[in-house]
Amino acid sequence: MAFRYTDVVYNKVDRKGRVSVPAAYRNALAKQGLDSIAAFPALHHPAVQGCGMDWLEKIGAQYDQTDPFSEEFDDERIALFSQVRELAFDGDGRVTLPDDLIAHAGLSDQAAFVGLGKHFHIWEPAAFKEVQRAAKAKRAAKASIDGRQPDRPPTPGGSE
Amino acid sequence: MAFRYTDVVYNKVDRKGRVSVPAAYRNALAKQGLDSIAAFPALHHPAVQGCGMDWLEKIGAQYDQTDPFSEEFDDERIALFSQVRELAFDGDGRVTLPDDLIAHAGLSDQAAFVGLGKHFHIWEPAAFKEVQRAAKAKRAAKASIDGRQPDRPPTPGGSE
DNA sequence: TGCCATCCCATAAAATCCCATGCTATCCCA
DNA sequence: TGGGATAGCATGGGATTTTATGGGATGGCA
Repeated sequence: MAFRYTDVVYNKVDRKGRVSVPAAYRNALAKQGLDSIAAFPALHHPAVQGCGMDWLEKIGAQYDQTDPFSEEFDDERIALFSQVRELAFDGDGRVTLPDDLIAHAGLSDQAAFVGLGKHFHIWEPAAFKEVQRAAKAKRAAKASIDGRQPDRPPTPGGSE
Repeated sequence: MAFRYTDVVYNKVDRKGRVSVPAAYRNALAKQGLDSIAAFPALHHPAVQGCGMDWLEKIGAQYDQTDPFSEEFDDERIALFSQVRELAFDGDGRVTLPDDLIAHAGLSDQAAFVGLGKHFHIWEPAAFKEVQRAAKAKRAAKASIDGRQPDRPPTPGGSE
């Protein structure tokens, strides 16, 4: 499946808690017949994680491939799926963020939509800029250590 | 897969920030059903790096093979994807360069498309000529040391 | 009947489409 | 092989459509 989400887009959170989902994301979702996003707290970051329901289904399927009755995966599954909200677009492509997600991400009046390939994050802009800065630095350092071509992202399977 | 991008082509950046993508590049992309380029700041150069989305997907595939919630790849994912823009061709084969990419490459009214095999760079012409000069000199020097024919490229195999 | 969520409309700004133009490279035919 | 016809390409600028965003109306539910 192709990547759907890249780039960073800053949108306004209005006083009703509404945000426009970037048109590029909406269009990508619409192509698959989806008119909502799935949103839940990001595991390792103060951010909202978002995706299409299809992506969550894939994750669920991965859990099933391992022992579907194991306690360990039950916990993960419960932790994840119990926190997922389906946020439907209004007629103008906006969603209303629930209070607890706003709190988890520390959002006030701006939201940064951060594309991460097949899912995306919603960050408080200042907080995101900081992690992005750190992430870039780390990647640059790593690239120069392992001798990778510096301006070339890490190649996955060696050559094609 | 064959090389898709070679040569250097100088095109105009108009006042709307549009540039014609060289027809040769567009045709190569069209053969794979692509009608856009993926663009992001080159890590170690003041240039825009471009490629087809397919090339990027291979990189993302590496992340997805592991636990989608693993912390290990979060930084790489953020550093890479948050900077990638998908720039779609307009009806005439042009793309509009975002302001921050224009700034990163120091572009004004001309852009040099530099083919690098499976990806390409977009440089400010004068800046490119300078690094090209330096790169040629370096290669010539190296060739004279190890006795290689100066105009024969180093044997491939290490990198793609 | 008051509150909350949803729907709907208005507007400004920005991105996109569309057409016209000149130039260059290619083709074709004598 | 010359030279005009043709098609493809790069470029400019205006017209049109999408977006993002604010605010009011509407309807369900407690």
